[in-house]
Amino acid sequence: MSSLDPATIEKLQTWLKVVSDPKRLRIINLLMEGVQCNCELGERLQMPRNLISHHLGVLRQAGLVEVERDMLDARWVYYSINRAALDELNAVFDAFFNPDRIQPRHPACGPQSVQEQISEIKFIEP
Amino acid sequence: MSSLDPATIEKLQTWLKVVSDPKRLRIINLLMEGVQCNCELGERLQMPRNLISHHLGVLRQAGLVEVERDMLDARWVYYSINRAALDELNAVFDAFFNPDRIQPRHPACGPQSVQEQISEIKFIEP
DNA sequence: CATATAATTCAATTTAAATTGTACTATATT
DNA sequence: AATATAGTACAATTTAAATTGAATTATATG
Repeated sequence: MSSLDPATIEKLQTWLKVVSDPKRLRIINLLMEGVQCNCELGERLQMPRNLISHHLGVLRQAGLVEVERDMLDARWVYYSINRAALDELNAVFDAFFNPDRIQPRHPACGPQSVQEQISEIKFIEP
Repeated sequence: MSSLDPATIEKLQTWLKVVSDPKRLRIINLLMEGVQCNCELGERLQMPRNLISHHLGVLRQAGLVEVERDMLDARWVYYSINRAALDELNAVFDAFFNPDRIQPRHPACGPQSVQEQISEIKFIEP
């Protein structure tokens, strides 16, 4: 299909904004590798826990990551990728950036849109 | 594959930053529909030509859109999606957010990582 | 109960980018 | 040659978000 639902575009826009931050992209990259505890994220990314917590909050609010507390010691928190959200992100992204959506040119303004008429006139005029 | 090339991640990060801006996403959306003349973009998006020009410049610098001048009147400029860049964007995005990359959990810190030993000790202790 | 730890929250600051307004360039038209 | 037009470039402003530092919560441990 050529046209896209405005709601879909808005959803994509929200997710892209969340995901486009360099630090968050690196966090996601680590979570994809299965790393989950907050402390290891901070160590591997060389970031204060503050900041990790902030970015994880943004990712969580967007529904991209899930949270789980340690059963033995509730002080520890583990993060993981939300598989369903990931699937939806992929679906929306693919739908929007699908190359098949590209339509042939049809400029609605400028001389090109009336090129034929101009050519005809040129033959008639001196 | 589970791991990703750092250069690939950086490339994705750059593109995501370019594409995550709401206005630019809407511009891309129109360009996908084949609209190309600058003036129509400005009209349909209710944006000053200034700003359209700025965002198109960002998109162009990222290689995502191409520029073409009118043959009959060189004042007019037409923009279009760069198909090759679009394909690459899709490839990089799909590689990064591929759900198959998600690994099973293996927290490297916290009590969970030593849960078995704790259980053993519990049986020994009074 | 007092202390330590993992994480979060809040306020203040810094940083980056979008937006706006104006001036400029290039081309075309009369 | 003078004027109009499409688009761009630049400087100033505004806006949004990341970052930082300090304070707070909740749980665990001695």
